[in-house]
Amino acid sequence: MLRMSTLLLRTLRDDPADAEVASHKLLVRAGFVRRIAAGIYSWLPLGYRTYRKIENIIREEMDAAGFQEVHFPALLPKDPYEATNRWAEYGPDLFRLQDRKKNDFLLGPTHEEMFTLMVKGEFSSYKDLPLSIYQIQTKFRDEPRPRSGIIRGREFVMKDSYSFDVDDAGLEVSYNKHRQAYVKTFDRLGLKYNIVSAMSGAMGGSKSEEFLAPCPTGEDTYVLCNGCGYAANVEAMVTITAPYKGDKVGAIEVLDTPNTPTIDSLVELFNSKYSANISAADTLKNVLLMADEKPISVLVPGDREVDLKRLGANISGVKDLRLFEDADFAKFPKLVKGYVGPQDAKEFGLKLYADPRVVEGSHWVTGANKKDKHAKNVTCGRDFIVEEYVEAAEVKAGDSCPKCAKAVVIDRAIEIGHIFQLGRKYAQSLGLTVLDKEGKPVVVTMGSYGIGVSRAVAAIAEQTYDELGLCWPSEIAPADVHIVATGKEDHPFDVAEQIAKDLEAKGLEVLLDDRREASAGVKFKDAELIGIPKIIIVGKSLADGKVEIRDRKSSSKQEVVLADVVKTIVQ
RNA sequence: CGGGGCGUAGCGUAGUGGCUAGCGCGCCUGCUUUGGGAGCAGGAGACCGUGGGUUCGAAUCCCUCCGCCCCGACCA
Repeated sequence: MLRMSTLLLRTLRDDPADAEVASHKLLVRAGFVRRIAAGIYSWLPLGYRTYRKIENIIREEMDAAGFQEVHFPALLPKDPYEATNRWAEYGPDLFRLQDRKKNDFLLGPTHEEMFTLMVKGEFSSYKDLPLSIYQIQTKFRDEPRPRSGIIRGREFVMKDSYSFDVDDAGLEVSYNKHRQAYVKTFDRLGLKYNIVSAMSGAMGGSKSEEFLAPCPTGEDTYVLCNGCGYAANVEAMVTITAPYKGDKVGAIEVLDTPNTPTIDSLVELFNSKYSANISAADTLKNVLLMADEKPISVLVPGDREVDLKRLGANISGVKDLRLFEDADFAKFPKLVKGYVGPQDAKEFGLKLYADPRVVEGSHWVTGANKKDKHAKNVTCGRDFIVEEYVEAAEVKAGDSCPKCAKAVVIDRAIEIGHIFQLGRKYAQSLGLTVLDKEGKPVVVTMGSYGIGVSRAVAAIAEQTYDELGLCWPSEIAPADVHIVATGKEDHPFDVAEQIAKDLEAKGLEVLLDDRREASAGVKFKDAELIGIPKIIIVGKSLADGKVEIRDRKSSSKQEVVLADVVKTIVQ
């Protein structure tokens, strides 16, 4: 039994100054966590109970799916991470340290290497597969910017699983098993979530889905179709287009358009000076970028920005992508800033990419590659040739769903799980093979599956809190029942004590507020802040042989005679 | 790494060159109170982030470093 009189707990009346999001404020105020350094938190007794319940639910569901739990060190030698080149690739995000002999070590940011090597060390036959193993482990990432309390920390707990299969069909099966297990897990955790396709498949065809818990303070943006349920990370959102059906237009006309370096100024001048009736969507924006230090141009309709994240995720064969700077314009004097058009891309040595909306036959108002001049009737396929189509334009609410063409909405969410088909990358570089039926070695194919355990605490808090405080779903609350004894006589305290014992005998966990000095008001506030789903108040109505039972979430109250308390709670 | 903000008691904060650094919450003692963050009285608790400088005098002005928060870049 937890007793408020002895619990290591001090609730705070004021929000901590360094907290911004609700889960952070409330978890600190309710005495669940304390900050130790940026992105590094301690768990106090109440918080740790909730944390462990989440961990246990995840563990139960993994075990139920037939996955085996293992445990690796958090402190790891450099070697395996050199073999996969991540010692170098991970960069400053990796916490590195040395032992007394000056050997390099790291604090594991993720454990693909360890899992792969463990399987390599034990198994060597196709008969041993499929295999799925997991661990619940503290991970370390020296994030450039930890934020939002425990939603994004530098030390955090993750459940990570890996599947090992002989072939792609097997990987598909393992992937789907994990997907199912995740659905069960998040349902039990009481989270609302969407399963969202995370990558379009442009990148090596590896399948990947994210489990996103919608919440306004989330840092991920995704699109959702309320018509058919399609959901995708903005990076993976696919643009649907129709073939151009408009009129054919005449040859390019170059027009004087002084002082129109922006789309807005261009549209305004165009319509007034040339009595046209165009909108930003009729203009073509030529966004110049450096892709691995080679100049490229990305064409998007003038009413949209280029979304660098989308472009980066969808452009193939490019590692480093950045917008043109003045120094770059200096290197390419033929490119007139603000008046670039795709007509002369070849001559300029620009690789021409375009958003799918720039369809064959469509014509545009765009730069004439001369200062203060724009061109109209610039037609795709005639006046310029798109070398490669790429998803580059920002996604807007109201864009068409690629499945059913209805308007999509854009929402924010916390990423609580991520599953994907890793393929053979790690098995290859670490030499994980098994012998097939013919006795030939085949490289194993892997899947990788993560759940943010500590993050889930915050995500659930975010989705369930109200103006009074935290409000936990019953499976993960720090206790099942919070009993508050009020008054100055011994009697209510004795009764509360007895109810607590009776409930415990039924297998329920109880937090008993047995503080004699605290006023009733303080105890009520604390109970609401802490957010245990059932609150029993022993006091006033004891005169009628009754106690009050409150539901934290609905705020509903009922008076129950003592003899019925346990029965009422248990049902 | 770029931009912005902040560091004063466990928490929230006041204090823009001048006495012993102030207040609220929390904490301790006593009395009163006990169904909505109680009242009175008394108390403990601060190297004012660090180091240097200016000055008769620095929490306050200047420089350095460190830490923290927000926006962006970044994020299996």
